[in-house]
Amino acid sequence: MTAAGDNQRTVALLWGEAITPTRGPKPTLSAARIARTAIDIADTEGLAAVSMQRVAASFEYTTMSLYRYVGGKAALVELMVDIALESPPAPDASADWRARLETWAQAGLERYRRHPWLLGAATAEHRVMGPHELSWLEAALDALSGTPLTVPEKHDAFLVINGHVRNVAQELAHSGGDAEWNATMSGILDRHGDRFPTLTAALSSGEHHTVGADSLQFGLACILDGLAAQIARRQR
Amino acid sequence: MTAAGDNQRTVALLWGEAITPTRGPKPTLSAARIARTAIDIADTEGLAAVSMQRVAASFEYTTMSLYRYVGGKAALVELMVDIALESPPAPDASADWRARLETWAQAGLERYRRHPWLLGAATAEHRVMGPHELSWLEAALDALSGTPLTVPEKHDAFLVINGHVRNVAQELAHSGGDAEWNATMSGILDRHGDRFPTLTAALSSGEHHTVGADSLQFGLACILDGLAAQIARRQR
DNA sequence: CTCTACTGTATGCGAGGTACACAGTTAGGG
DNA sequence: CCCTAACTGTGTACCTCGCATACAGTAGAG
Repeated sequence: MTAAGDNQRTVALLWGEAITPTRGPKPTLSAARIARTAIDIADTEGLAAVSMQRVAASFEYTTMSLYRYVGGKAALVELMVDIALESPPAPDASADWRARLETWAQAGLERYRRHPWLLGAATAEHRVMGPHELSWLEAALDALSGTPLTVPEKHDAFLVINGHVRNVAQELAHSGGDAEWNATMSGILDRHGDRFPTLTAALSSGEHHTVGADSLQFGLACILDGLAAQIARRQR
Repeated sequence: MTAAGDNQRTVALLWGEAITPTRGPKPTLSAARIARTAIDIADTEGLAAVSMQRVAASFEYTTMSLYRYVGGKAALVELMVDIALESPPAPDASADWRARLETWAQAGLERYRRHPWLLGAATAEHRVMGPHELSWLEAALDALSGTPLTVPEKHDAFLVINGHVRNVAQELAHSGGDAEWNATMSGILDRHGDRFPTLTAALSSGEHHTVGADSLQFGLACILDGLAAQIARRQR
């Protein structure tokens, strides 16, 4: 299968290991430029609007010319992800693990808000991680380096926090303005509410659930409290 | 836009509100049968393998015949999701909230493991929720009904736990057997490990991070500990 | 018996990803 | 100095997919 070769080429691109040829015409484009243009499109029109033809048209180039640089659509998306994740939160050695993880989570949420398509792009398979994506992992592990947690536990902690950030971002991406969805769902609950007593009671309680910045805080506080308990248990 | 009409029709399908015609030939297929076949395909070959033509071919039917039943691909996927979520965890009123949430999370994880494509299908947009999906939410809220948390907090708690389950499922779906990925990533760390000191140290520590059932437990314990702390604070 | 609503089919369009062959361009080797 | 190999961008073509539309066959209602 050609997947191995493709993977090889994608890894080389992501990690800057590609060999630059000397002969022939100078390339006028670059993988990074293509990816950045694709990111612009995805930011404003969504990931679905990113097609080879669309990106090529932004340069007034032919569709096929892109294949000289990025190998395929999958590779392009992986590049987009890694470039969108550049400049991860800088480790601040003076803060304790909790504060560092909080800023980490906040930075992650902001990144997801700036590039909502990241949520859909990272979903697919076990992607090869690029340098920037790895840096985020590195930063999270580094924040926990002073704690007595084991390596797998640190990894698990990263998993939990990252998952929470992703989830809040997903919720934020859809909240607000979706009046039609609200109407549809409340119509459904009007007709079938008897099957969901707790839910109906919750919705009619008047305390509406507005997704906002505090959505991150509540869950994050839970997770970090639990983590602190683990750490305290370990230190005894 | 036709989106409203489509939505209407999808809602009717999901919630069994469709009117069944009396005249004309009896339908030989049904939306549910089509969705179940699509689920079988997605279970074994992934969501990407589910196309109208592929599903229709399973019945030895024409592609277009499916449109008599499901309205479109998006509607089919929504049906698939809701059917895959049928029989949510039964509420056990005798257990306390923590035990109930633990079984809820466990059941969710098993569901995601049986239908890994659920992870990719639920990602897209703010989908209309079907009866089964709503039942999962109902069950989670019901588990928390005895606690002094506010309605938004219960909702947030659901969000955190659900996100964690999804994340663990995602990790599990890709772990193991992916020897090529492992080789690729360790090759990368061999060449660029100096940029990721904490990560390299973690990997060379010998404590390998094997994703398993305990991955759910660690994070879940953190979250539930934090939730318990919130509840205790509220009860004082 | 006929009309009408309904089912399944046949055909075709447009969009998207990509393989392939080709023309134009440039650096290094003889 | 030029020629050849390597490389870039292009044109064409093919496949798959979602879906619109028009059509033929079928069966209940009156």
